[in-house]
Amino acid sequence: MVEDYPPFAVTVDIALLTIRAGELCALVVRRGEAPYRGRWALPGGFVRPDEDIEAAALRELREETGLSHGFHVEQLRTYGAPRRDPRMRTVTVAHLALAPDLTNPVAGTDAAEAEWRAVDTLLAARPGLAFDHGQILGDALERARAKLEYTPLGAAFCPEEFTVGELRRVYETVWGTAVDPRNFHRKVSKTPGFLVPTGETTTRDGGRPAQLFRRGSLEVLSPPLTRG
Amino acid sequence: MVEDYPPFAVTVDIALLTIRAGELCALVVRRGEAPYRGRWALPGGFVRPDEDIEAAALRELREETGLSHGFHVEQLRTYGAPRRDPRMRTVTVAHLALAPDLTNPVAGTDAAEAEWRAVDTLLAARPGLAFDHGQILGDALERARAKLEYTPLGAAFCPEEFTVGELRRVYETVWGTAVDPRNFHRKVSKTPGFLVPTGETTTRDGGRPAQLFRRGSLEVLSPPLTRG
DNA sequence: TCAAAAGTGTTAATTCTACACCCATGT
DNA sequence: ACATGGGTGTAGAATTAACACTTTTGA
Repeated sequence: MVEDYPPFAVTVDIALLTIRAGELCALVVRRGEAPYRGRWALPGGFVRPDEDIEAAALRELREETGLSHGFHVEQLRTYGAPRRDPRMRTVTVAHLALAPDLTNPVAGTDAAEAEWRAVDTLLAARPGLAFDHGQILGDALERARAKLEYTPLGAAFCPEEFTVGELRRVYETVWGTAVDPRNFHRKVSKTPGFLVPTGETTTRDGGRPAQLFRRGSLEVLSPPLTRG
Repeated sequence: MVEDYPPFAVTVDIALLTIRAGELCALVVRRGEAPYRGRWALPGGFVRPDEDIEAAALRELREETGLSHGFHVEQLRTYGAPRRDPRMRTVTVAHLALAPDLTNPVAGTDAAEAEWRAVDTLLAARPGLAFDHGQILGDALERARAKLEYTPLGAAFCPEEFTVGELRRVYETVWGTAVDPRNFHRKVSKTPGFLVPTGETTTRDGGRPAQLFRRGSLEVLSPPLTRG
């Protein structure tokens, strides 16, 4: 009875989001084979026989970006409709990953063509992403928007050192709304643990020099920000 | 290459929570076979070859409780550590389910011994639940507590018709804190869509007669309640 | 008449929102 | 000098938290 179970393929797929040129973008790869040949898909792949699921997600990220740290990764949801992959019964554990603008290092070791595309465009395009990846990307976007409201996760989109104004622009991009700079500044700077000051300042955004910060502990904390 | 993938077993496990006698309880089944023979485990089982994952979870619920409706069910998280089941590589899609006090109908069609046990006790017991079910139950508890704060999900623990006082006791039980009856009453009754009045009243809780309500739409809505 | 729970009113504290306003730089 | 974004102050609105008080029943 132990060996008598229906076999499934288990994969991980990753909705890796970043902000480039003021747009929320996702990393997608062009499929080289059927099914969905030529269509964009989220990066992902099989979980190996002795590999933890989270480790598989991190490995895929490393393979696609060439980088092994600096991401925030969390499990999003598992998708397993019987015919979501026409070749075989496949269950995919989708992950949400957030990263700063990685500009160059996108073409990783994987042979497939990989690109950053605006999330809006990907979700609106017909035909859309391969498999159920449009659904996954939509769910990832919803999760990211929600988590920015009650966790310091916006900082995951920022580089090592960043200003409060840069952080605010992240929120404005993800939510698609304007955020009051004065109130935002107060909110984040008085939330303990959200921002770690470096002591340095920069004028790269123009105007008066702004303090530079590093991310505090991402997980856990909760600064009630507001979308409207 | 298509057929050359590592095969996994895929299961669903369900943390079914309810409130009995003022205690938050979970449905557990006694394992009849190795591994973990004699230990408590969450109900669950294999996903069938042509079955959607959510359908598998609903089927398990039906098999364990004998009931096919009246639950709230949502996917919780997927657990797939390589050696979580010593027999084979198994990935389980855990679900959180909430139900009113089902008292009698617990011994479903399944042969296994099934019981309601206090969540506290299950989480504190040594040795604990079989497999990683202690972890799953802990995560389910955390999710349930969090969702009660910003969704009308507390009503999922209540019978068809209930009073505001009964609903409040649900919150107090799940959070383990006292909640001010006056403020709670205002909050839930002025949140549109949370409660649907039946027009009836009852005195079953003693004191002045209380209005009876039905659940409004569970999902979606958000009444900012408070735990402390 | 009393206890017990339902439900309403009120007030002070807190938090949010929308700005006015000053600061420190590059051009 | 001035445009630009950084950052602080503040007043009014909205929300929350705490609790006095009235209502309606069963015992």
